[in-house]
Amino acid sequence: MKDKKVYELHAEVCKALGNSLRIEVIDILQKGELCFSDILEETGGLKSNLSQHLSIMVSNGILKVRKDSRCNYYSLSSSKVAKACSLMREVLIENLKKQQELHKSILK
Amino acid sequence: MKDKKVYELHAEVCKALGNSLRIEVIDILQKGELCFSDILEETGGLKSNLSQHLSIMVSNGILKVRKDSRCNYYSLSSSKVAKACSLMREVLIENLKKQQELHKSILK
DNA sequence: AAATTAGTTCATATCTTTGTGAACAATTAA
DNA sequence: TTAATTGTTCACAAAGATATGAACTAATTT
Repeated sequence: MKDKKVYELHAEVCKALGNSLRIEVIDILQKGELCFSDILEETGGLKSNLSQHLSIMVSNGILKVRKDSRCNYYSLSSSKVAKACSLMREVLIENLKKQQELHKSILK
Repeated sequence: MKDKKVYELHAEVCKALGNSLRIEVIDILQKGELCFSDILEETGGLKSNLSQHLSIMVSNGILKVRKDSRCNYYSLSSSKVAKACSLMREVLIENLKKQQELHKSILK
């Protein structure tokens, strides 16, 4: 019943991981910083949509921006984000495996 | 532009972290499994609300349930969830520190 | 059998998130 | 100066998440 405020802030940061485009961006940026138009080229979709998602990630401290005269370069603010993300991917993989086993045992 | 489906599944699992009550539950369950009514006592709020959130977490493979005749015991499905969660908390802490430094430098 | 306990399910109202396209700004190149 | 380039911002509609309280189910106790 304590620390509700901290839980809210914590959840707020975690929310940044809860969208497929944002997950894709995190994945892409693991190799290093990229400018807006390169990210757009990799993800596809509308530039307005990407811009909004990047701005969410920056304000949540997931990404940082470096503004050049000709380009905005985005990068992960910390390797912790990438680590958390890949842990959650492992959880996903385990879920998928369990589902698969379930299917097998039903069909057997 | 590849693997959109995987990103969607990945984001789906991460969404489970994006709510303060669910974060609180993860935090509480780090010490070990607890039954529904004990979790409710710690978090407060309506049982219907808690029940719905727990069910989301179970279907996302974040939690598992063990059903006893008198109680439903919930626990973390994997320590990876707790790790991911605490990495994200560190990201939050770093954000708060940066904000604090900013405030300091403005007020100076 | 009647009442408790322990929790789930459902319907609903509200709030938030998302994607979309158009308009806008700032810098650079022709 | 005019036209490109590189994004951001805005308004809006559609979809999704959240909290709430009432109704419900299943097992246990009295």
